[in-house]
Amino acid sequence: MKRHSRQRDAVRNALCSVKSHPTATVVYDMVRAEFPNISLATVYRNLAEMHQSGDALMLTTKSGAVHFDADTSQHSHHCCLTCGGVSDVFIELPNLCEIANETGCDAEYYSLMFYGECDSCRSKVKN
Amino acid sequence: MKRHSRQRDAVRNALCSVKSHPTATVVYDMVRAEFPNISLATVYRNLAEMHQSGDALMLTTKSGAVHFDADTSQHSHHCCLTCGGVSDVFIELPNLCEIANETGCDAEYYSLMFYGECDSCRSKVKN
DNA sequence: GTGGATGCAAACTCTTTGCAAGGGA
DNA sequence: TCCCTTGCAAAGAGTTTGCATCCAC
Repeated sequence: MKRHSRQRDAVRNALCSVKSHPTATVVYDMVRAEFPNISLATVYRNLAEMHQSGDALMLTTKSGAVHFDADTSQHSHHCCLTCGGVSDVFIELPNLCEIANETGCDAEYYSLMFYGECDSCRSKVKN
Repeated sequence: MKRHSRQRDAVRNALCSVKSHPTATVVYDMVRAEFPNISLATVYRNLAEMHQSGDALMLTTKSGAVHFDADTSQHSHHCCLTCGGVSDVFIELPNLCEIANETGCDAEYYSLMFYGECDSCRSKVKN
């Protein structure tokens, strides 16, 4: 039976409160503001639990960094080639799974990551 | 100046000779047939080099396993939810980067991974 | 002969696990 | 009280690095 814990709430709230896509250690730093003694293992445990229960996405970028996202609706992501930051991309796309399934490829869902420069890095380059 | 080495050739050939998408340790095992003393570090070094020079893709699946692909043309992949195997998906898709760019998102290229069951695992389930 | 590439082992990063102590219900 | 959750530390997996040796040029 699952019990309530303040640490678990803090991890969930930390992830849900941001639109950025923090890594485990970033979530750790966020939660430590409230729970200075929280263990990194606890953060990993709760993030893994959220992922397994379907409450969080795990996004692995080209560099191998693992980012978490509390928005589990089907949407795409963008990874900045300069700063490595991950952001949401909400664009209208055809039903990619359907296209794949029509060709005999079993696709239940997909992960789509665009690579390029984020707005922030693009404007810095111009300066 | 870059020099020639038989080990490097062996790593490149191993990756280019298969349509599967081996992980570093699988490439290591392949190359060891020819070079029993080759070091895993050498395999990693040469795979990283191929990736940096644009001669190989690095594909990270949901589970975090890193697979290599010598086919660097823009195409999609499929990862089996049962066995974890990665395979190519050559389907006609709209120009996703163009769609993203039109919305102001800078996309130079993308990585698209479908998740579902591979043919092999699907037929096993039926038995 | 020179210096890039290798093999080995150690280091390193990220993540998971074992276990005793803590704390919700 | 019960036993799930935590914190700590140690283990583990995957990958990288330092360095002496090797070998292509």
